Amino acid sequence: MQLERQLRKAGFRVTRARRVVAAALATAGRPLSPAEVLAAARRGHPGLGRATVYRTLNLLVRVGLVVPRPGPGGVRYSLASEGMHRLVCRNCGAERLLADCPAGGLAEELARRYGFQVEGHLLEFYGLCPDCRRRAKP
Amino acid sequence: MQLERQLRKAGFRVTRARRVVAAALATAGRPLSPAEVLAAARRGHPGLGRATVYRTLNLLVRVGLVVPRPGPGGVRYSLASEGMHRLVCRNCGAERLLADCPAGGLAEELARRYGFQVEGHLLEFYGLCPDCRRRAKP
DNA sequence: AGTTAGTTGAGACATTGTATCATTTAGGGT
DNA sequence: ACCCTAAATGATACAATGTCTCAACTAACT
Ligand SMILES: [Zn+2]
Ligand SMILES: [Zn+2]
Ligand SMILES: [Zn+2]
Ligand SMILES: [Zn+2]
Repeated sequence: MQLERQLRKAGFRVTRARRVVAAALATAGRPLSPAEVLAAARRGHPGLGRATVYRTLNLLVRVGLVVPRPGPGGVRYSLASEGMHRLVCRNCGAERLLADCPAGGLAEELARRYGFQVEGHLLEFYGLCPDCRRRAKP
Repeated sequence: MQLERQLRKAGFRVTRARRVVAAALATAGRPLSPAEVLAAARRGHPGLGRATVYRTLNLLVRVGLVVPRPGPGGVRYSLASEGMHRLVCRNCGAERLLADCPAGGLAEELARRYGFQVEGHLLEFYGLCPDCRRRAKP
């Protein structure tokens, strides 16, 4: 499984807390706030502590499995594998996922130029959703 | 000036607090945390309140002048006009700005397809910086 | 199974963000 | 230039979010 490999490769242990947090993000299918992660993860692990959720989210980010995203109402976390291309309304926060991506081929180019090992990317377009656009007319 | 136009267009007033917050972000040239914004902005407005900084940052985001970005140690804000293309190290948070962009031409396409009015975009590549890459080898 | 260092959970604590409200101020009308 | 009014501010109290410490627990190796 993805989680196990990523953790082991970086020298961390595979624990119940980490499994249940990753699972929460995976089944949610949308970005979650730390509080939401805690709530969801506790269904599979009632005694889970708040501090552990924060520690775990930070760890999963460092390991490359999870990505933090800002938004109205704080940072949210999602698996690095889903929803990395989207339209987001700067006014109301509405989001819309995109299918295709124009940035795919740049990884090698960037590795060569900067010595960076590129593993993924985030492409967000900011603007106004149809609703906010209409409302902003007058 | 950019700030004035954006605020007026959306029906908000142009105040000293808003000017000084925007100026802080502009002169910093890098993403700032709310606390840093407060400190910087107080140089030009000693009595500035903490609550006002939060209110103002949220407003400037809604108006499209400022973009929030997550990172190790919380959300940071920067002008929407600078540094929207970067490499960021998932492990240590190091960043590196990019010059060119493969996503420029998609705005009209997206407007047509989704009714979204695209005003800007953020393209971030995640991975390991040269240092973390080396350290992760063994 | 035994050993041990990484990890956890509880709770105190610190920081960050929000709500309330009296006071001030931007901006349009006169 | 002066009023007027609604918007905005700053102080303060409060709530939420995030961090630290430490004794107890457990994953992983032998
Ligand atoms: Zn919207
Ligand atoms: Zn892509
Ligand atoms: Zn790094
Ligand atoms: Zn671009």
